[in-house]
Amino acid sequence: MAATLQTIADELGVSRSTVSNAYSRPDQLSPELRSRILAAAERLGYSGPNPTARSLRRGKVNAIGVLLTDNLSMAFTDPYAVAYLRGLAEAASARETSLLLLNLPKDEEAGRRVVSNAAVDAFCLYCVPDWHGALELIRARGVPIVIGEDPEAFGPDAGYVGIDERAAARRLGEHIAQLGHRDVAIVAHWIVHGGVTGPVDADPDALRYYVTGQRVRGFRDAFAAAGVPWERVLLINAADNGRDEGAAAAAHALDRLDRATAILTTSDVLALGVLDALRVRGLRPGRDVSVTGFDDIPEAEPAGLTTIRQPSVERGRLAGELLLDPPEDPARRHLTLPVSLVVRATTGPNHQI
Amino acid sequence: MAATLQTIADELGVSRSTVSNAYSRPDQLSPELRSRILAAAERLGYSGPNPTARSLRRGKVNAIGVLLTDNLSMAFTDPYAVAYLRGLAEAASARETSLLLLNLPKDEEAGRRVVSNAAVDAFCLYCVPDWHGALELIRARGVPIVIGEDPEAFGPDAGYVGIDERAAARRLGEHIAQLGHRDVAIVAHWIVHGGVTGPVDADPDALRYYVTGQRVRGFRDAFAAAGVPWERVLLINAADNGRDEGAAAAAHALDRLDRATAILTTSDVLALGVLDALRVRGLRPGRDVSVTGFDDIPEAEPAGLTTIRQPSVERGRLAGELLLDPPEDPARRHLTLPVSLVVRATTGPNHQI
DNA sequence: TTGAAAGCGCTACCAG
DNA sequence: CTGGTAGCGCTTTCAA
Repeated sequence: MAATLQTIADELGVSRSTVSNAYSRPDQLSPELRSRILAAAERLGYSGPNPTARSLRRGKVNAIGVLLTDNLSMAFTDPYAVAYLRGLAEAASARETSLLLLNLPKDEEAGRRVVSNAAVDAFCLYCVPDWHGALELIRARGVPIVIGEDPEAFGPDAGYVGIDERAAARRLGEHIAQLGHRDVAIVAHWIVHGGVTGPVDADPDALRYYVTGQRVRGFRDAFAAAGVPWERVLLINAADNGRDEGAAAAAHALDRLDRATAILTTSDVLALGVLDALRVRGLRPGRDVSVTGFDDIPEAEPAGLTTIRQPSVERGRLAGELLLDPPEDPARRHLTLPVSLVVRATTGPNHQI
Repeated sequence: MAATLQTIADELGVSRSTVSNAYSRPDQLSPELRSRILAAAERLGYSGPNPTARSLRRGKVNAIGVLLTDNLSMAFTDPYAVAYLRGLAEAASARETSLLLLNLPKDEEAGRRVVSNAAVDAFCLYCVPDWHGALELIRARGVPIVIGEDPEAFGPDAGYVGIDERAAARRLGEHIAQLGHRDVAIVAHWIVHGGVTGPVDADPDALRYYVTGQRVRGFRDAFAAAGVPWERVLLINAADNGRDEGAAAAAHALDRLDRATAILTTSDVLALGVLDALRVRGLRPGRDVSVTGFDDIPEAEPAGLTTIRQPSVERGRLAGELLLDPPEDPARRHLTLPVSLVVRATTGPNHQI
C-alpha cells in the first residue's frame, strides 16, 4: 500500500525508470528482469503505478466526464438518456476509457467545485441546463467538448452530435394539424426551470432551455403554417421529464370544457404520462385525444405512440468517438443526425370538427 | 490552457502558495488579494487548479470506481442494476463524489490495465464475475471496497451490502413446491460462464458465479425438503441476464413431452423472457406453467410476476455510504438486508397432478 | 498574512 | 538494455 516504484527499485537495486518500464514499456527491458520486478512487486504488495501520478505525468486520464443534471436518477431512469449513455460507454470502453459521471448540483458554487475537481480528458454535455455557470468553467478547461443540444452554445470548437430539433418538432406539428386538430396543448419540460407543473404563459422565443425551446418553436412553426393561431395553443410546463409529470400536466388540458383534441409533448416519457391521464378518464388515444411523443424510446412502440424517432445509442457513440478521435476538419465535428416521423395509433383525425 | 498556478503567481508577483490558497483556503488571505488573483486567473484563462495534480498531492480523487461486467450496456439496461447505481450515485453525489464507471473487459490483461489506471478512492463491485484476475489487483490497491455478492470474497476488510441469496431462493422454491410442482426447470445466468443458452449438467455446489450458485442451491434446498429429487430438476444456462436469453432458455423446458410445470429463474429479466416464451406457445402463466423471478423490478408488477423483492436503490445507497464514511466497527460494514416473497399471478397450483 | 521549500509518484528523454 | 535527471502542477508545513 505504501509501496511505490521506488520501493521496488530499491529492493532490486535497479532504477525507477526500469521498474516503470516493466509496467509501461515491457519491450524496453529483458523479460527476465521484468519478471523479477513483477515478482518483487507482488511480494511487496505493490499494485502497479499510481494512476493519479501516472495521469499527472502523462497529461491524460483516460476518462470522459459526463455531466448530468441535478437529478442524477434521470441518467439511470430516462430511457432515452440510458440509450445515449450506452452508446457513449461503448465508444469509450473500446478505447479503454472510462466514464466519470458528474452530478451537477443546482447550487452554482457546488457545481463549479464538481467540475473543477473532475479529472477528465474531455467532457460530454448532455441534457444539462445550458445556463449553468459551471459550463463556463468547462469551456475554460480547454479540453474537448461534445454537446448534444444547442450547437452554437460552445462555439465552433466544441463538437456537436444532435438533430434538427425544430424541424423535427415541426413535422409532428404538421401531422397533428393535417389531422384537423385546432385545440392543441403542448406539454414540455423546463419551459420554466424550477417551476411547477401547470399552464404557463411563455414566449416561445424566450425559452431558456434549448431543446424545449426549439421543439416548442417547431410546433409553433407548424401551426402557424396551418393557420392555427398560437393564442389557441395551451402551453403546459412539466416540472421534470417524468411520466407522472406528464400525467399531471395533461390534467390541465383535459379537465376543462374546451378540452384539447391533441396533446403534443417534448418527450415520449411525458407522452406516456399523458396516455396514463387519458386512460384514467376513459378517453381513447388517437380517437378522443391525439398524443405525440418525442424520441421513440422502446416503450413507445407497445404504447402505439406517434413520435419522432431519433438515433439514441448512435448519438452517444458518435459523441464518444468525436471526443476520443477528434477529426481535424472542424466541419466534421458537427454532426446533425436524421430523424423520422413514426405514426402509430395515438394520433388520428379530429372528430370534433 | 497552458496556464498554471505559477503563471498567475508570476503575473501578480505573489507566491504559488498564495494563489493555491485563493482557491483552496480562501480564509488564508485577504479578500482583496483573493479577488485580484481570481481576476488575473480569469484574464489569463486559468480555470483553477489542475484536478489531477491536486489529487496526487492530496491523495484523494473524489471518485468511486464502479466495476461493471464486460457487457457495459447491462449497467444501463438491467432495471435492477439501474436502481442499484442510482442509489450509489445518490450517496456519492451527496458527498461531492463522482462515479467512475469501469468496464471490465473479458480479456484479463486489458482488465488489469483498466483497473490499474482507475484513479479512485474506493471500489464498488457489483455483479462482477468473481473469478476475474483483475479483482486481485483491486484488493492490492488497498482502497476501501464494497461488494454486493459473496461476503467472504474479499475478507472481512471489505464492506458488504447484500441479501441472504440462498435463503431468498429457498423461499421461492418452497412456494413452488407447496403448489405441488414436481417437474421443475431452473433458468439461471452464468451457470457456465462463456457458455451458450441451454440445458447444462452442473453440480450446484461447484458453480463459480456466487449469486447464481447461492440461488440455485437455495432452490435445491427447498426441493430437497419437499422430497423432490434433484435429478428431476432441469438446469438451463442463460448465456446472459437478458430477456431474450430467458425466452430462449425457457424453450428448452417447454418444447418437450415432459414439459416443466414450473420454471424458476434467477432474475426478473429472465422471468419476463420466460413469460414471453409462454405467450408465444399459448401457455398461461400461473395456470399451465408457473414462473418465478428474482429482484422485483418495476416491470414485475404489471407482469404479475411472483418474485423476491429486494431493496435495490437502498443497496446502492448503503454501499456508497459504507465506502465514503466507513464505520469503525468492522461488524457494521457487513450489511445483510431483508427480502420478501411477493406472490402474484404467475404462480399457481400444479394442475397436472 | 505571505512565501520558500519539499515533495506527492511517476514517466520520458537522453546518455551510457 | 539500463539508469540519471528533470520535471508534470499542486498543497502544505513552517518560518518570516
